[in-house]
Amino acid sequence: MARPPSALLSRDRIRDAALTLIDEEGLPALSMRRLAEVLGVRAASLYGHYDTKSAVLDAVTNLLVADVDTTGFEHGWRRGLLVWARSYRAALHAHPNAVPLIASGTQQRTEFLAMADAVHGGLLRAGWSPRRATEISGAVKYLVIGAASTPFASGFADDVQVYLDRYPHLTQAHRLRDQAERIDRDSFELGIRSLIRGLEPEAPDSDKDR
Amino acid sequence: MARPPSALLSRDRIRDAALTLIDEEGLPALSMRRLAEVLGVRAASLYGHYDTKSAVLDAVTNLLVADVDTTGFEHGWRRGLLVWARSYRAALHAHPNAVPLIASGTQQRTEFLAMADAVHGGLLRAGWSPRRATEISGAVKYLVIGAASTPFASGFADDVQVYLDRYPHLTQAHRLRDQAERIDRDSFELGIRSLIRGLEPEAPDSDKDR
DNA sequence: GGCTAAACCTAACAGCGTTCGGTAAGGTTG
DNA sequence: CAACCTTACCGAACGCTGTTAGGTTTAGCC
Repeated sequence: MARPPSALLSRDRIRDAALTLIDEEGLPALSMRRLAEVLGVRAASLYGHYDTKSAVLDAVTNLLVADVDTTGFEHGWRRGLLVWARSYRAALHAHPNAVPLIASGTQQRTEFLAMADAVHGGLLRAGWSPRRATEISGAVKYLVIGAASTPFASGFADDVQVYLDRYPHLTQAHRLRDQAERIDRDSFELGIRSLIRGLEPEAPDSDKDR
Repeated sequence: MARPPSALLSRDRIRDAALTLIDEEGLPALSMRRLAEVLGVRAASLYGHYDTKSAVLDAVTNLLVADVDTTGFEHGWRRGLLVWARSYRAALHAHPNAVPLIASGTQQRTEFLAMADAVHGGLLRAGWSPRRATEISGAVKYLVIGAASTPFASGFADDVQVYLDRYPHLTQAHRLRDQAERIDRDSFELGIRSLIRGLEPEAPDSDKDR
């Protein structure tokens, strides 16, 4: 094939196809050849739009965090952190196969910086010191990344027997799977709420919201 | 070469060399051929000791978490969680290049289960309900994994300019690097302490320690 | 109508995980 | 001490990977 009547590829089209492929077949399935295939094209053609595979992955990660909600700080730092953490986790949770991309942190900075600045600014406005603001946003980020990286099914306690011991009423493995989603969310919710509650004693004086 | 006078390889030797290689050259540098090379051997020989590369990585991850300290629960759940979280994070922090192995959770269960059971048991003995115990250990695990996965240098806020804005007194990038380690630890410490403090209001009645 | 540049192509490189079949030495048995 | 079987390593190959160099055809512009 030579130059087609209308372009088959665009940066957005490639990026979207990459995310779909990751969602449907997993991160290891994303090769430049496979990606080209779903786009009806050969691998070499992709390099006209992205320099490297890594650049494609950067675009995907930026897409993922693009619509994380940092507007909650208008209603105080507690609500701000809660809304941010929940929407951040939800964004990652919606694409579990892509989470390692965010966790490994090789992404380009643009969208991440926008998010970081919004959070940091929100904490400063609430009266937290710059240093504390950095630590708080760091700690919350840790919780989100951790929750998205190692859901219930993997990591510790994914062995059915352990759960049979813990939840004697759940005797069927498939029902365990059903519960897994809820346990994951409950663990995260407990974490974020406890963390915010634990910050209370040193909350800025000027802070009267909630 | 044929069969050598004394065996060049053993499961432990391979596993240890793999960890060293990961530490020194990074996770992507670990290929079966490269691993064989540092062991003075050819790649095919490794398959006599491990079925797959993935099995080698499993052995490495189990090694990492083998000496995580879960004995703190003898002094109550607060100290138990704190000691566990700190030593877990320290274990991962000592091998940052290997962290994705733990975070991605494809490891074999043995050592992880031992750790999980110790923590869960500690929380139960302190009077927490089984369900709450699962959520608490989950939340703390999230924090540890997140802290180990995305240290200061990567993820959000690794752009020097942002830090110049935040810390006007730190005008040299290399000093920023020096501070990074401390900021990481402080963020984690704030997170784990706030989380534990936030659990206080619903702590079991029978609980009088600390 | 001719020219340039865009958009896609084929072919190839080195390196990857893994397997097959070979080879020689170690350890055991008679 | 000799025969044997098993162990431990090796060479070569398979199909895959990211990436590059160098074509080829057509779209869009002067």
